Amino acid sequence: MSKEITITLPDGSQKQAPVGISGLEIANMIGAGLAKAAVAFSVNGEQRDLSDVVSQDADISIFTIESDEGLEIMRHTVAAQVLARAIKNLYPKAKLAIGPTIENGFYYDFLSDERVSIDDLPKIEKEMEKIVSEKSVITKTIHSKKEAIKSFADAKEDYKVKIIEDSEQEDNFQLYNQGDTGFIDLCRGPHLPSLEKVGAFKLTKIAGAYWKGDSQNEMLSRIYGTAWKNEKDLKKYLTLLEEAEKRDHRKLAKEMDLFHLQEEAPGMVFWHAKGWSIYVALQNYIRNKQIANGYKEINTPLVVDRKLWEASGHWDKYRENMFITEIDEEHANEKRVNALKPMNCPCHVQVYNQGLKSYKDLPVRLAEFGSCHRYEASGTMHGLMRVRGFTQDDGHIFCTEDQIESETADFISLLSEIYTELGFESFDIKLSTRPETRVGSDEVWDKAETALENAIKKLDIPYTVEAGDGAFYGPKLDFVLTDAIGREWQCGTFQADFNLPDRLDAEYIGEDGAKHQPVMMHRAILGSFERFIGILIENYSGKLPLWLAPIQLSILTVTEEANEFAMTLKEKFNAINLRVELDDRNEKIGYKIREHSNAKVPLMAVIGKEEMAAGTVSIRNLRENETNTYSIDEAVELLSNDSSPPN
RNA sequence: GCUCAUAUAGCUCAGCGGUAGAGCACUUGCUUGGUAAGUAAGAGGUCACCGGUUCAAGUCCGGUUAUGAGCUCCA
Repeated sequence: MSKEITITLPDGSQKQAPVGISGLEIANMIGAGLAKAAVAFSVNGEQRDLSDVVSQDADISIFTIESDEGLEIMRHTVAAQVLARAIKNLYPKAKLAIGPTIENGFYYDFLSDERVSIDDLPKIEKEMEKIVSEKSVITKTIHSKKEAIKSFADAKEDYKVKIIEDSEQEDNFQLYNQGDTGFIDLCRGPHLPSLEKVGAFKLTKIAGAYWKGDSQNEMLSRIYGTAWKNEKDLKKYLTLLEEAEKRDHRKLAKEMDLFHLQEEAPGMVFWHAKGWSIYVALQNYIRNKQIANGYKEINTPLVVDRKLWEASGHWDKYRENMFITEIDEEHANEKRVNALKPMNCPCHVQVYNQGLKSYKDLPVRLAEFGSCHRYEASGTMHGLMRVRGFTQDDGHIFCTEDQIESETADFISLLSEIYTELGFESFDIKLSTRPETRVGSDEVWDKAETALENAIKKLDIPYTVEAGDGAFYGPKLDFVLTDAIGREWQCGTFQADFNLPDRLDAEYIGEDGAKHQPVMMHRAILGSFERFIGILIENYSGKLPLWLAPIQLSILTVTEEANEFAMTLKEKFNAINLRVELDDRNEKIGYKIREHSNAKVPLMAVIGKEEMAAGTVSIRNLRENETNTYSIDEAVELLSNDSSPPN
């Protein structure tokens, strides 16, 4: 029997160690500095507490707070040991639920009779600091299910008891103790060996959350926090949050006079002239791209009889999200129930179904800027990002199963081109495959999933597979883009549909002279214009590229004497379809520059006696804050090139 | 839809039982000023809506609607 084991470190080096060596002892073997900095370790990829022992040959990594793993462990300890105990200290009757880590931080859910509000966070934070300053050592004990349940039942921690009862595990329940404070917590671990290693943290918000995430269950209080290895990182993160707040499209849109929302039409946008100008520019850009890529643009009714929605299946499956309208019997021969379309697909099938289609006609690519209405739950609305009335850059491709692969490839390359031209450098693809309940034969699913996957592989784009996440009617691709501050937005989609062509009797005549059913591909690149414009505003902090900016150039006069010259310039720029505004108010030039800068006008032409005398234009660029002087002809030439959409 | 919070001038906000306030914006003077706020005066409000308590309600209480942060949802 060997008394030694071999441990392999991440760099491949190996060390001999006695059986039963602890994580901390291994760290010490490597170096005293590491042992001091260590917060946890992993055995064959599984995270463990430093006090845990190793009794077999294993791959070992030691984590410090510098690593992502170490940071996450620290956040976990702040939640489960520090925040949880602070809650119990301040609200002894509170019942603790769960306290996991999330991106950049953690939260803790608990039930409390006493109301806890945002104003209580400083108090809780102070209690947390007190707990941390005690520098308690964290130890754990292992218990059977029965013992664990008894411990938490004694502590009146109902949720912990439920968690243990619902667990399939019979023993090895880990209870963490904090020094001799008497505080215990159930946890998978690992935790910091001591609260001494806690970094800088801050509680950020408080909100309600359902127990186990089920809206049937009771609502718990949830406190969110963030934690970092030191004050500097914490500060950096808080600054980033402030930056994100400054980019909020709702705030910028008010400053830029783009749109508003009001009570009488919740979730529906009142576009102002400047916002609509962005919308129109974006729509024309997409329109041209689609026509150049073989799509035919169509337009279908907003209000459609329930019969079509019954046929398509929406009346059954989607009704609670639909706006229903009735025609008064006084005004019609019969009472008719209609719905505002929540999707364009059934209408597109109607267009497809007009006239007999041959296999030679396929693929048929129909596109529509389809205005849709969906009754979203009241709490889900958010500026332009989540609305009840919106317009999709929708399209449906009717094709044969054999054409799915090439249509997928064409679609991805179009989408990629458009995202790049709109200023987004990268996007991810998610492939969602067959769910348990579905329509269509397994052979058809095999074929479609393979076709989608092959297309991505051939284009050599990385993707992830979300097994079982597809819609019941077919597999799909989702496209997630990353914005300037690293946030991800799911926008584009490409979905196969074996269901709707069947329900709505779409068919074509094949080479064999018989009727066949086409596959329908639903696709969108922006998703919704409303939401995408919101994303663009936030991505650019309102400083949109010249071709999208509502006002592209403001002409600012320095003195009244230059007004006439400025007016002739405005006419010259108008003639090349530039969106120009003349500011000849009786104000100082610094004042005008400030105002137009705040309105995010990308270019400003400052016109005074000098320009008048020389017949030149001085153009100041908002993004770079730089000024260049051009002759009038140069300026006209330059701007007529720079202001057109990418192609 | 659920929990909590919020709703006062065009905007951002203060006022929290005793007949409405600031800054910016707006209007009108003065100022003609060269690259991010010149100056003075003036005008501007059913204090979201409905009900209750009170001698008296932006102010306290209840309800409604909308908005915000989360949760749930987003075939």
